[in-house]
Amino acid sequence: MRASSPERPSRGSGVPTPRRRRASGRGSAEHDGAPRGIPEASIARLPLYLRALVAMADRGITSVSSEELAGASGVNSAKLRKDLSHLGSYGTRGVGYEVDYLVYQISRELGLTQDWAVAIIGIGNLGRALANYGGFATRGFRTACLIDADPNQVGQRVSGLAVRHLDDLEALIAEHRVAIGVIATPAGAAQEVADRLVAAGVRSVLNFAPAVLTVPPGVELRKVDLSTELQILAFHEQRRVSAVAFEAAANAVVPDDVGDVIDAELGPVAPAASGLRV
Amino acid sequence: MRASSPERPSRGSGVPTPRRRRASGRGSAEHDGAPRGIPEASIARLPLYLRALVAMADRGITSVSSEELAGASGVNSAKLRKDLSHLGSYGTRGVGYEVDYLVYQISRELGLTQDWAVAIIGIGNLGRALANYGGFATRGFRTACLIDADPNQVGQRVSGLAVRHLDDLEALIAEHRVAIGVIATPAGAAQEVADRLVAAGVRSVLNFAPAVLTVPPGVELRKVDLSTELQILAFHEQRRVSAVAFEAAANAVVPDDVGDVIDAELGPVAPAASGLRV
DNA sequence: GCGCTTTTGTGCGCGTGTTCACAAACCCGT
DNA sequence: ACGGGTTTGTGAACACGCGCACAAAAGCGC
Ligand SMILES: NC(=O)c1ccc[n+]([C@@H]2O[C@H](COP(=O)([O-])OP(=O)(O)OC[C@H]3O[C@@H](n4cnc5c(N)ncnc54)[C@H](O)[C@@H]3O)[C@@H](O)[C@H]2O)c1
Ligand SMILES: NC(=O)c1ccc[n+]([C@@H]2O[C@H](COP(=O)([O-])OP(=O)(O)OC[C@H]3O[C@@H](n4cnc5c(N)ncnc54)[C@H](O)[C@@H]3O)[C@@H](O)[C@H]2O)c1
Repeated sequence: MRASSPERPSRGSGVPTPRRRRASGRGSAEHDGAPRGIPEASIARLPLYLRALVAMADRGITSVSSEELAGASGVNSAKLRKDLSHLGSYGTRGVGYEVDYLVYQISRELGLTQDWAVAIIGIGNLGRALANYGGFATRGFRTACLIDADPNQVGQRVSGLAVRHLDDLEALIAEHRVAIGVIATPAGAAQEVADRLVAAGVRSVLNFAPAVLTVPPGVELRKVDLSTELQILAFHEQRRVSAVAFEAAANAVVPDDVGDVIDAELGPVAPAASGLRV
Repeated sequence: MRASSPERPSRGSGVPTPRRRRASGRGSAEHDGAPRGIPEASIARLPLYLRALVAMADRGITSVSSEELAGASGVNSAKLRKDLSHLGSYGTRGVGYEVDYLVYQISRELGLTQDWAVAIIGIGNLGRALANYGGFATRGFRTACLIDADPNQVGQRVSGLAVRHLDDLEALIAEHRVAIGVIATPAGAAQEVADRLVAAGVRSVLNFAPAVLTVPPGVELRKVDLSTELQILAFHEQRRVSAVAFEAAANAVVPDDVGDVIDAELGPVAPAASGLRV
């Protein structure tokens, strides 16, 4: 692959020479001819590495091996090395990686050497928590505006920023050059808000509402779904209980309803509710 | 595989007749701890289907095809069918799926026919939002206790529930039979809280703190990482900009429109900040 | 009963991601 | 200069999940 690469910027002289990745052959009939190449799965882990590296830098650590960094990030070291190799050949064999240098390279790859303006739409429980959260600002994101549809919310100050009305959405997006829209409205309003954001030029959306949104191609949509996370945990919890119950039932004569056996275990608070809610 | 299966419960007479699935009873001698192997990826989508199905049921829809349900869930219909096939053969060829019946089956599989007690640890911005959120209770989860280390927080009522002190964690877990622990403390405290939860018997943990946690095998750990989500979006945003810039550079002859496009497009607020933060 | 239509359930090829394991590269002491 | 010790970068095998495409079932009209 890159074995034939001429040579990498020798780090001795300090300033790194950003190298553009070549559009890996593969005549895939994919969308945009972007300088493709770095796997989505790897990208999703870069923030993890970055966080661990920054923590190390704070502790005064200047050099780190893939094994150490992998441990701190909770991943396999081979995976870590392969992930980093997608950015370039930034390590030193027999030594490891220089922390500062790697922090810079990952930051650059993730686009964190710039500030991105973020708009939060829906300033309720969750939107307010997000607005008050200091962790974003320190990581390259600037909460540029807060938007809500409720006239009672409009004008209130949250974390030093005034809540603006939904009517001004388009103007605010343009004014602040908002790049990322965060949707924290009720599910029913989410699609409409997304549509307006996209129409206003936003091409990155993070959705917290429990709704399936559709956006045109070219717009990046990610979602955070808390209910789903809990439900996945519930599945494993139940499976664990059933496994025990199953074993127990193997001895007894199973009548018709296995369910009764299950809730004998320490699991749920309420005895197997008859009516299903959800 | 099971094509030659002798016969499955024929629900020919139209009526749902909720039928319990075979407890892996058939002659097969596969007896491991886990009764069955339903792929993790499928499980993660079940809540999505469930949500769509419930919405349909509310609208009075009683029957749905895989194509329709897949559309409403934003997934490929073949994938949907394969996912559902892991639960059993609950559809009717040529017709589709009965909404109520499917809601029941998925709920059962996810363990949502029971209530699970949830503890939230760290009642700050985020923990408070979670505690105030009504969406959990309606989906089989009951916020059983709120725990914080700050004496000033202790005793306050949030959403009708008094905040308790961290010292009582073990007692509260036992008392309420907490099955799921939600960590919303600062990152520095997360591992310690997780350790105490696990020691107290909790085997499902949802972590919001930006920290890599380790839990013993057998404990299910999931995380929600908002900063990471934003950083992934930032990556795509940046890639998009570079792609345009790249193209512009290639066609250096016509810089006119392209250059404007870049500027006009929502770029970073600050022109490539010199200092990297993160 | 029979053929026609519809839709499920799934076999199969494919691409993506993960992990192992090892040669190449580098540092350092002698 | 050189050899020994260490760690990277990556080829290759493996595992997994996705989606196409199709035969098998079910319903329906006649
Ligand atoms: N609070 C949580 O912990 C939590 C957890 C999981 C999911 N969610 C989801 O996040 C979203 C927000 O939750 P929340 O608890 O903050 O709800 P909330 O009701 O407290 O806040 C919603 C806010 O959105 C505003 N709003 C309504 N329609 C709007 C529109 N069209 N445009 C702009 N603003 C609008 C409302 O005025 C309100 O201020 C919901 O979809 C919820 O399901 C929240
Ligand atoms: N607020 C957000 O929108 C947001 C977004 C992303 C991530 N997070 C993460 O979620 C976590 C909570 O965020 P927040 O904004 O609510 O912070 P916060 O500072 O408002 O709240 C933290 C709470 O945890 C309590 N606490 C501290 N140590 C504790 C301990 N050992 N045991 C129990 N409670 C303890 C504090 O008293 C405080 O009430 C943080 O790790 C943060 O990084 C928050």
